Amino acid sequence: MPKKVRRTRMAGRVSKAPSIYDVAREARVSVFTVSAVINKTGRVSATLGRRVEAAIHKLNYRPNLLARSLAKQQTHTLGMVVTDIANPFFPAIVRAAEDAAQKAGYSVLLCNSDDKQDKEAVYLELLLSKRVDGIILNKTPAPLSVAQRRMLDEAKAPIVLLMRTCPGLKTDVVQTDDRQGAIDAIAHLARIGHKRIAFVSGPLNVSNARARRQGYRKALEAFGLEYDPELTFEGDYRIESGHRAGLALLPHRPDAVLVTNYLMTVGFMSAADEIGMRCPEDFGLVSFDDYPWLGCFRPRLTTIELPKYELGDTAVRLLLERIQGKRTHPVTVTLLPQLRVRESCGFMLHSRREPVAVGENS
Amino acid sequence: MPKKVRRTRMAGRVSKAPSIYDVAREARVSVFTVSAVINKTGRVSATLGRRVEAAIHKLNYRPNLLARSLAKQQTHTLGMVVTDIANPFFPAIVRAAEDAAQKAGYSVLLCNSDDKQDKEAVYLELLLSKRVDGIILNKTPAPLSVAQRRMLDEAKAPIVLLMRTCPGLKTDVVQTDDRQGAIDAIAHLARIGHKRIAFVSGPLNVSNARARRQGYRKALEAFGLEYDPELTFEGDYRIESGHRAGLALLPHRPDAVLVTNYLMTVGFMSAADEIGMRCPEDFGLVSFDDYPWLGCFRPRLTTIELPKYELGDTAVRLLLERIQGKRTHPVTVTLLPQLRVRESCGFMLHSRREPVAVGENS
DNA sequence: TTGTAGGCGTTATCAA
DNA sequence: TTGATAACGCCTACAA
Repeated sequence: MPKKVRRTRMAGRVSKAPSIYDVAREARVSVFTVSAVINKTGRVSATLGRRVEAAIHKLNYRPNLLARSLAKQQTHTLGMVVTDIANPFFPAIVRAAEDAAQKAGYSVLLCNSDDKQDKEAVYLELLLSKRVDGIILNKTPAPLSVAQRRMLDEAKAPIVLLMRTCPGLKTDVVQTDDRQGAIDAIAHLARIGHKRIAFVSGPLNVSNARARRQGYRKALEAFGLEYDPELTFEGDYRIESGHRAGLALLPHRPDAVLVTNYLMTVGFMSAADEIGMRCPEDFGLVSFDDYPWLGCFRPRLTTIELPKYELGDTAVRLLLERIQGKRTHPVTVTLLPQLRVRESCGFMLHSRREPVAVGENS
Repeated sequence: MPKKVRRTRMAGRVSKAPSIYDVAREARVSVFTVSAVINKTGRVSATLGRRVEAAIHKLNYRPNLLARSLAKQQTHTLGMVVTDIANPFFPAIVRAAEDAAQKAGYSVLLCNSDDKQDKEAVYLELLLSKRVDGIILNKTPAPLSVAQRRMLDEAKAPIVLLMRTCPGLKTDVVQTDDRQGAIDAIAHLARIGHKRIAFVSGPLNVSNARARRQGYRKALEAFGLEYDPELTFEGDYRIESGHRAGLALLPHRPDAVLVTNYLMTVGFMSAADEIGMRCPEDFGLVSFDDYPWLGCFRPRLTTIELPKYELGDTAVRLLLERIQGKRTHPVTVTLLPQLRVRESCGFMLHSRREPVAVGENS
């Protein structure tokens, strides 16, 4: 005698999406067989296989990945928290991450923390509640609370830190060699004859901002140039702070300046405009970040390019290694930046001195 | 006599995330009570309420949104398919969409179709399998296959088309008034004295590219200017095609040109560089899209700005209206572009004639 | 090879 | 107000 019928669903009413049971009934097989066919797991006879395929096609069946995720305890979804996708630094990284994820059968849930601690906290919690398999985190400078630490520990979701390390978070890290990037920039400026080199840093509670400043100091020293605090400005990686930096630094008449990201460079240049100083005639400038659209506007920026696509790609690679259990020990990947010499540094004006390695010109 | 124990899970072993049953046991109540407390639905006595809260806190319980989604038949997740997040046009839109979604308690699953029909198809299918509650679609020019049409019909997930309409897809649309934008651009160029005005369009199988071309033709006519096919070039919205456009059009010595997106403008300008023609001295230029970083590089572009943030925001608003059943009739929102006069159009050089409305200068 | 039935972690419907 | 208990749709031992 038949057991209690599992579902009472009125066939044909309000047409809900067909389930694996509907397919099984249509093909006159069990759900196991259907599942086996779909996942190509276990041997299924050719006859039943065909019947199942036919039923799937007839009903236009599409597996409910929600249910599958619940059953298998994995969502094939990655969380990605960046400070702001509208900052032109991130789109290429996100694109790369999404590409890599997609290739491996994963999706990306995108979140913007706006560099705010509370938004970041909310998003991390949300991602864990959604049971993402892993998280790529461009961390806010705020340290983790104990509650957060506990949360991340208990959830088994691995984390990869992107561009910013976090004291006390022992996880994988993908970053660029920011210290070296700054050194390359200053070395270039020094070699073409600049002496008084100003510096616009990012917020110094962010690891990469500190690294860039270290490189600046180190390179000054190496070239026997004096460090002058008045030629230094701490910004926050946004346009407006670059503008303030320009207003603050340019009156001191530096020979050149290293601005450590693109948005601040934009602000810096507009400040120069207002003051009536021109680049590279009145001051040389090297910026961080490079973009394909910079080549055809003046002044053409000399930049320290950070390998954005590779950053996103690597982040996903590391995350998947962890998720798939191929590696258990945390690893730090540090990618090399690349000096691209154009005109803003004053190369064309000043350097009749010694040859300098010139990066590929975009 | 107690029925079969529901779970045999060894407490404390391999610590899986606690479930609502664990909380119920800890608080010595039923799962219903826990659920009621969590969702603030149904009256729960203060005593039990406190017990539950305590248990939740003690176990550090976090609801599994996967399971909730499965039970409630809604994921609180939106799919967003754009052609390429690395195209600077999209980040602000995505940012806006994510902001709006987050505010309403929704997350965003981001996909890049790369403007390829097959990737788009795969993503749409994936999103439906993941049971997203709705989809924002920046559609590939390819028409929907019958299978796709059927798929989208059967899934009840509403769709909002972004910037590109699709013949036969009767859904909500958010777009800009591209025809008017082109008209404004040409009108401006004509008023300051340009006669031979060239035009670089996007791919004409894309609706907004056609609209921009219509505006171009219409405005030429309105100003009594001759339409010369030799001054027209069909690009694909990418840098390289803008470059080809420049090489093709500039030798015909147009007075000015309207390039219908930013990336093509970049290519166009570099072609001008190579040819040795300067903007705005040798030709005036108006571009579509504006960016905060354009103000401080030369030449400063005169642009038709498209309200990117509002596009993303509106897309989510329309989608949520549909999801929440507040509206059942498809609606089209057309946002107004805005002319921003700077220098690339040649305004400063040519116009001693009549006053022109000047847009806010970024 | 195929089927049965229990579990994944919620919500929701009934009774009690 | 609470508590059992059946969905939700899938996977997967374990049986047959």
